[in-house]
Amino acid sequence: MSSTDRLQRYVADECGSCTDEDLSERLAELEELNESIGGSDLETDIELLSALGNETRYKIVRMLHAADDDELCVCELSPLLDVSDSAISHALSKLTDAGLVTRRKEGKWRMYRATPRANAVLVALDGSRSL
Amino acid sequence: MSSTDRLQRYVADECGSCTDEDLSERLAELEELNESIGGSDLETDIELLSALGNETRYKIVRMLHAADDDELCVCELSPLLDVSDSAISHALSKLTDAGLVTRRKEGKWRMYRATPRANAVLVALDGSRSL
DNA sequence: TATTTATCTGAGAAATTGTTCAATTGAATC
DNA sequence: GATTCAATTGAACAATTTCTCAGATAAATA
Repeated sequence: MSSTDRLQRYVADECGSCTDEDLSERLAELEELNESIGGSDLETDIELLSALGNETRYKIVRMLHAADDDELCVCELSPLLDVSDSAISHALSKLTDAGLVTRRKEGKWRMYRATPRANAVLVALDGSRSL
Repeated sequence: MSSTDRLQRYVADECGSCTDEDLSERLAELEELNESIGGSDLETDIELLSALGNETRYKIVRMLHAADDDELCVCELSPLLDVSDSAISHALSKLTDAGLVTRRKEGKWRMYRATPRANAVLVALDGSRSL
């Protein structure tokens, strides 16, 4: 019993009685859905989402977002996170890769800032909470 | 060397020469940032983000989103995902817990639909890609 | 130049996650 | 009622993630 067999039974079920033409039309529709998946930057989005979907990293981005368009230094993030500096550094590195924060050197300090995309996603999360 | 020691050196550095008052004001500001983190539903958001931050689950939500306000049956998702039905079921369960999809029974089929919140997050991702 | 300071990097241990397999549930049909 | 079918659940296992520790780097200062 292949996976498309079940699909065919479902389409027949839904349709009552329908022609082979109806059926292949429905299958074509689903194929379109499938293409719409590949269309959006799948890997980039997943990297972003899984980067944000972790307590340490989420908190960091929240703080940078709350700092509006200001940057924060690692030493400012550290006291508010109960993990080691090393963990923070790993977290910031992953967030940078994911396009959620940017880094700037300032003497011996490193300044981080949330990207426009990070801000947009957090705003969307906040705005959709009551939906 | 405590974590706040470093912060104090940083604030002093940034400030040039500044009073103890300036310093404790800055520390209070950071404390505010910290509270803004707890304010937003931290756990809920992280659950949502980490649920979406996985290829199988992301694809499912993308398909449901692309189906506009229509529901899809598990048997329609299955042919487009190269994991077992069991994996799909586990994925749908996690997505439901995270508030990204809803479920409805229709005879022996189960219909799934993306929630408004899921749609909002995907729209934000799409809209912010070019920022 | 040697030392201190802030942050990063890599390795490894522990925890979590994602998948499959086997068995189960509940609805429809024989 | 027995069987078939769609989907779910739980257990087990592999893969991945997340953290810490130890050491490295690079800038500032003594």
